[in-house]
Amino acid sequence: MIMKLPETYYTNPDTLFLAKDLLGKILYTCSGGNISAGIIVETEAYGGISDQASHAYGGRRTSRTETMYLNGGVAYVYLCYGIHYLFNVVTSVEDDPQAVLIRAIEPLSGQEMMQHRRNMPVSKPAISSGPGSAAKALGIDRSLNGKELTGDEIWIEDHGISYPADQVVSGPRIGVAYAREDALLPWRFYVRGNRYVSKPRS
DNA sequence: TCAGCGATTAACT
DNA sequence: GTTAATCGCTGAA
Repeated sequence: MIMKLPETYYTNPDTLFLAKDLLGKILYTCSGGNISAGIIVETEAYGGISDQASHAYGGRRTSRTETMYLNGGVAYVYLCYGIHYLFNVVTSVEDDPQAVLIRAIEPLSGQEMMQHRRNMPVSKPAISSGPGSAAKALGIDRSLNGKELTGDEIWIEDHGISYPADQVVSGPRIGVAYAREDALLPWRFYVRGNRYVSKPRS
């Protein structure tokens, strides 16, 4: 069963459930007439104003974080370290700034586009392992920030893929040591054994 | 107005 | 194992 996920899927306030449920879903982008797609194999949840790791912690509201306060079902694209674009799916309802970071995808179609964008062979797992790499492989940039995920530039489909419970692993989030105790929350989800999942260290 | 740093990656030694 | 790349947000002056 193949279908584009509807807006009501994203407005679910249970971001942890969505972060886990998005594993196995297919992320599509269409830029300049070229379609590319990948299976989501790694995510992280960012939950609202009480999450110290979130840009919206404490109710911070700026031109950058404004996107996260929108109603669920839009893309939040943010430039990190001045080099890498990170792609998030905004969840929950308006004024509740929750999001799911897409950390890794498994290339499904448009591999030639990905090779061109990443300048490396699609045979290398590094082509879409890690949030910056996955976004670049799919051609995601800031022009997609705030776009509806129900539109025709970027969207997510359900192809009926689901992983058995013992293949879905949760653990602490990566790269958020500054978040003190919240850095220990097991809000990262990934598919065990998938070669595109980023490794904590390598 | 401006210095400091980040939800990172790849190319070095 | 270490470090450069590089830009917009944050918070203090």
